[in-house]
Amino acid sequence: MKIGELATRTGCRVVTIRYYEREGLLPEPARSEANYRLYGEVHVERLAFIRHCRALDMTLDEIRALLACHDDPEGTCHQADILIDEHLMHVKARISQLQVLEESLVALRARCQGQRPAAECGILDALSRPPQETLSSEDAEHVPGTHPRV
Amino acid sequence: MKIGELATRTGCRVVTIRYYEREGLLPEPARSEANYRLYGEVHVERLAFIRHCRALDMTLDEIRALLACHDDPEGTCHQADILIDEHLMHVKARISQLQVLEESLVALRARCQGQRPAAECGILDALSRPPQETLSSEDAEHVPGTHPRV
DNA sequence: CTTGACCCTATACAGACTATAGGGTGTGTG
DNA sequence: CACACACCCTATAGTCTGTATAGGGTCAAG
Repeated sequence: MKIGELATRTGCRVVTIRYYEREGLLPEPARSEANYRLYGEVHVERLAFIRHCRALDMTLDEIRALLACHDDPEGTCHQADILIDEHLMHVKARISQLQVLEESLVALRARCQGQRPAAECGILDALSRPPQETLSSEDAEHVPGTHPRV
Repeated sequence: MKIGELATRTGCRVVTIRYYEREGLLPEPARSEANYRLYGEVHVERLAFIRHCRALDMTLDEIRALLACHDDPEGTCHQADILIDEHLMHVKARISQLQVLEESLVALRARCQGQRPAAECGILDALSRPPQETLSSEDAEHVPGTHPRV
């Protein structure tokens, strides 16, 4: 099958497939006479594996490591276990961070409801000051990734 | 004060301050004879404002909008309110997504404990298959941002 | 007069793609 | 047969929020 079909079958964009190939996650497929990429079921499975991992928010490096386990069926899966554990810890940590952040935002939002002049706005005021009880982000570590990439 | 002092007083790196200037978030300061940037208290406040917003994970565009409200004390703060509301919704959405993701990972992790050969590993197996009950990420939308930027 | 801490600019890199430019291929219709 | 159109190819640049590097200037202390 050509790249377009692989794309529709896996729900992955054509450009992204080519990107994964460049990154060494997908093996280079055979080519037609017209230099078109020609894929088989192997590629469907491997790409699905990658997309499942991405849906679990693993990095491409993590996926590379899992694929290495997968490609070495004589080894143990201990590495894979550790990787998933660590990833799970990252996810849990992110959730806690975001929950702290949510509280701060709710507190911030409560400081203003409406149509007052900006000079009196509690929100703008609170953001101008050194972090206090209401802002609670004491050491102000940045928590990334709220805004999904389009 | 020079840029290094501004950096230590706000907990922001020197290069980041210059970056904010390039991005138009911080006004261009005066310069010394040796072409060093010279800042005043105004800049400390404005940079603190920016860092508080970043600690709440707002994008630079969102911060630009809040600064515009802040710089127009005759206008109302309605825009600021809306912005915070929308941002809060993003954060809440992210938390829910990550919680779903956490469940999936816990389920995945439960499929293997240990030293079995990779060929029998339930984790690698589950990742290879089409998403099922245990993987639960039915429509497999990607949830970004678990891995903090270093 | 040299050392070291600080400052300057410009450019490239990070991740995980997406977008664009500029071209080739293959099928169906007029 | 000519043309449109969907699909394929490569290469390059952009996204976002910074960080890292190269290559240089300034200034105070020893």
